[in-house]
Amino acid sequence: MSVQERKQRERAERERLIVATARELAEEQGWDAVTTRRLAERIEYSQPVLYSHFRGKREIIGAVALEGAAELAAELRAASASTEGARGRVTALARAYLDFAERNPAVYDAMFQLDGGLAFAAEDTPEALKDGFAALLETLRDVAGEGVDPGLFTEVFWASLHGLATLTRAGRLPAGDAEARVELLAGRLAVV
Amino acid sequence: MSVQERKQRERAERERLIVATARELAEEQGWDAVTTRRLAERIEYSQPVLYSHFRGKREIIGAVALEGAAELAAELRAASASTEGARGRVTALARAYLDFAERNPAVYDAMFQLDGGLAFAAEDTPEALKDGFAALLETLRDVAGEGVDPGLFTEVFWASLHGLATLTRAGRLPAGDAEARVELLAGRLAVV
DNA sequence: CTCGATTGTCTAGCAGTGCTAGCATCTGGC
DNA sequence: GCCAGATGCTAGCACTGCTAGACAATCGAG
Repeated sequence: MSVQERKQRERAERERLIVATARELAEEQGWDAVTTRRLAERIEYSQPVLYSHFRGKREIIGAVALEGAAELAAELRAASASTEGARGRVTALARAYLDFAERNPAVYDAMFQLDGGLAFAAEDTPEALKDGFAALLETLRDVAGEGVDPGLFTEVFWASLHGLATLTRAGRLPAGDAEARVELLAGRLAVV
Repeated sequence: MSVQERKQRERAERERLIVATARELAEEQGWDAVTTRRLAERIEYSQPVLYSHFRGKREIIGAVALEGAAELAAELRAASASTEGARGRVTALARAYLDFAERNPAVYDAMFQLDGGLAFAAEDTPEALKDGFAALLETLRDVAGEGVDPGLFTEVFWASLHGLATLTRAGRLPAGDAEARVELLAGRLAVV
């Protein structure tokens, strides 16, 4: 059975290669440039191979999104953990979120702008996504304020961050005052 | 010269038809369904006619976005004007914004999600867009709080609304608690 | 009223997209 | 060493945005 195991390993390896290459290409030249042909050429296989791993382009985007969600969750936790005091943690959390979006624009798009075929706020939401939300919740529950549901508070906070992230990146907000916006948002939303 | 004038009128009329049809089709079946062929067929002209009015599909999206921006600005002003008290106006404003996004998803996408080739936060930003921001600013300047730049405050508030609008529509936030989220956001951000 | 020039519109086609049917080739188990 | 089945390929479909070039309708000059 060792041969089959090796084949399975190689197959899994190739799947990782596809996702990594798609991500690379998207970060380099944007998701528009990630065509099945270009992707196939980069991994040095023919197009149909992609379809033996994923149902279609949408699923590849979804895979990149999941990968990104895990990373984001980790970075959020790290940022929160490395700071003292509820108030400071909130700002650090917000900065980490916006920083991630800025450093990984294509991944962020895969998660929230594009259709990766992922379910949200539902039972079959992938673990990585729930965990990202949980990472926010862990820090934000302490500053939700009296009588405010922590989940609801986290949703609002997250939405605000998401708005800042997307509008900034699309050039809809002047790039300079990013830090001032974070301070303002965290200062107003969080109850210390 | 009357003949030329009539032709110009007819041409302008057809341009409006193109934009209106694109919007219609997008609201009916989503922007993916708005192909140049389908659009051409609906207006009962051939494809190249579209390109005699617009540089390409992107510009058509941009035209829909501008139309939407004007409507949004008007609705925001109406909502604010019909309410008494700074605090109430802010909530009404937020509700009107989210309501517009929900009632006109395709238009909202044209404005903020898709590339309509429009400049933002720059000198050559179209008037309609500046005016939309101005409509927000007019109400929000009263609740920015001491020592906070009204423009910056409006940016943050707008970003939060945008985040709520997009995440809600994409199914990323549970649909039920929309009103609670608006109340929370307006209550925390606005300084009365 | 006729005729050439100018508009205006259309047909047909290009290069690219996501995706798939069906054939070749390669390989593991006998 | 051979054969069956897994595996990856070539070739092609229907679609996309966009455009060149042919054609017809309209206009102004004589």
